Amino acid sequence: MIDFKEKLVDLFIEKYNQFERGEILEIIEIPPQEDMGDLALPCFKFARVFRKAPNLIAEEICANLASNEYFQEIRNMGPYVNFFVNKELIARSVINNVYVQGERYGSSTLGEGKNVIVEFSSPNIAKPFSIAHIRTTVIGHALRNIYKFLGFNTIAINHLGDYGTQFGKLIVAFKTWGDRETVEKDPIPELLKLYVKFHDVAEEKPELEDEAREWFKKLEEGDEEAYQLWQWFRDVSLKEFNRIYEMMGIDFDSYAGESFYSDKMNAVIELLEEKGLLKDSEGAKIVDLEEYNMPPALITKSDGSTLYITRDLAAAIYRKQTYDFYKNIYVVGSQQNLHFQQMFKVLELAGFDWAKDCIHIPFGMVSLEEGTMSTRRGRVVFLEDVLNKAVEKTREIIAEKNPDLPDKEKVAREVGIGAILFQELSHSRIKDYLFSWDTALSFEGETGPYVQYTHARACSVLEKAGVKTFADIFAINGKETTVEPGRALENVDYGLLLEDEAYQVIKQIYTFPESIIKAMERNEPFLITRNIIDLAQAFNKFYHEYPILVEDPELRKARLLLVLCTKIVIKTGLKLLGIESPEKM
RNA sequence: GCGCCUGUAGCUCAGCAGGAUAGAGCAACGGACUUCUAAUCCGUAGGCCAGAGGUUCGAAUCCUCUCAGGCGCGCCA
Repeated sequence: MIDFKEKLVDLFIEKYNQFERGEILEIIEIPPQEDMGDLALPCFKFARVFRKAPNLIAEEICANLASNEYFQEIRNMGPYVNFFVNKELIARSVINNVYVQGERYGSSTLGEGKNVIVEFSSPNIAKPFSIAHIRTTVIGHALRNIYKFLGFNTIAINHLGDYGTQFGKLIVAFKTWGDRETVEKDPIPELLKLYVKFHDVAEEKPELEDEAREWFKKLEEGDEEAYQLWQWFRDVSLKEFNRIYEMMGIDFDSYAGESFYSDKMNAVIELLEEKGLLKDSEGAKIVDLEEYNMPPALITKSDGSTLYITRDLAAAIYRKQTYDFYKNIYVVGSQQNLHFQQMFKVLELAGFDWAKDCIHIPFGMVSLEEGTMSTRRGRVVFLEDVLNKAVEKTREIIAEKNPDLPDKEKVAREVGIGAILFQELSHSRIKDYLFSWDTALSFEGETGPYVQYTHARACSVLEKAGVKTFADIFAINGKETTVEPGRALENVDYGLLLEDEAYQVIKQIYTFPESIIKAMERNEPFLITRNIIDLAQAFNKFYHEYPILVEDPELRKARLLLVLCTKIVIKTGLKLLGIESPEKM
């Protein structure tokens, strides 16, 4: 695709060769308003060099640059020189690229040969999968898709919370009050009840806590009874989780959770010992990080059992050995900022230069109107309920608006679940947010259903026109049905796509690939969400303003190309976010 | 107490390696369906960018302080 920024630099450097390409490229901006053109060169920075007011410099630069095939106009606007790209050319370039790449438009080979680990979701076994887990799950999944699309080899790891003292607690609770049959029937809620009961009773009888630690120790030492129970808790929980992942269309390459590293812990402790990093402190072993302005990292408890960070260290080392990652990404809430800082620092101190390739991607908390979520207090919103409610609401809307729709149930699921996922991916990660049913179930404006609706609308026009592919459209006013990339597009009149509304659609599609790269660089999927919302808005405006299925075959052809490109890009964008694009809704 | 994060329209948020008149959506109000899906589109209204200082030709954006909220800070994960 034509890079107009580069072309601008070419044009400028040709006259002003005393500047570096990079420094010019860096200052190019996008003007705040449409009537100011597509790119702008601010002249403030030149003031010192030319010893003149920016206004005058702009005037002079403008006079020295002549429009060419890439820029149809170059305008002096105060301290800025503004560039208007050749609309016909950009239309052609964009459409040609979508035509050649199809649903791979925006993809890249940037990451070829590089392994990227994305650790996400990682629920705790025997606890409900609540909306607190939705963020890591959805953001992580989108990131994995994005890296993959850019050519990286991705490894999606669900680092299950399937180990730790909590299982000691659960074993104690189950042995004291539990009943196998009841748990089998409705595993997670029943296990949750046991867990809650444990905490209630333990407030009066703190010796239960000791008992729990005792059982966890037994588990670590391979006690048969403890192991059997643990295995069973894990199996029934995983079965439930997988049902939810399936609803959301998410899968993993590995479910190696904390327990997976239980036999790799000693090696870590030995290693840290060897490097002289370990210190005894009140019976526990720590790595002192005072020098780095951090509290110490607790590696083993005074009873010798391991902790969270120990397992995470073991996991990181194992992953480096197994996958030789280029990046090891942890999609985990911002509450754990300190934990990851400590852990990465310990890796660095242990002499692993790849510690710098470990990246924590934090995100804000989800809370409920009635306060912070607390599984212990039973203050939870189950993710499955949220998804089901969204599907239910979609069913109602379909019954009202489109009762003759085929595949109603499938569409209801795609749209309902899409709405939830989309909402999750429409803000920057770091902000905390309040879960509200109203927002989650709102389907108008900047929402998933809006974007999906736009896609369905585009599909519907294409269907009415009787075209499916680019070749179908090229054939409209000519004989060619099979054509080579690049050539066929010559028989389209791009001058027919110059209206402002059409041009906005083209521009939006032009920026789609950049938005994917940015989303990867910043690990912010919402940048893609933003991009396709803007595309949908631009398209809907165009759609409203201009009829597509017009008599004039050349105009019809050009407009249909715009529709097809929009459809493809929206579909690709949604797919990256993990959302389906129904053709009718 | 110390550390990290957040504060932009009534609400939810963009914009923050400084740049032109601070943008969307929701909610409110008013318009547009015998013509390609009205889950749409158009318009009106809504702002001391938390506050105060500073740096700069220029600050929502950078620095300092203050205020408000969230999170974290040794035997949970």
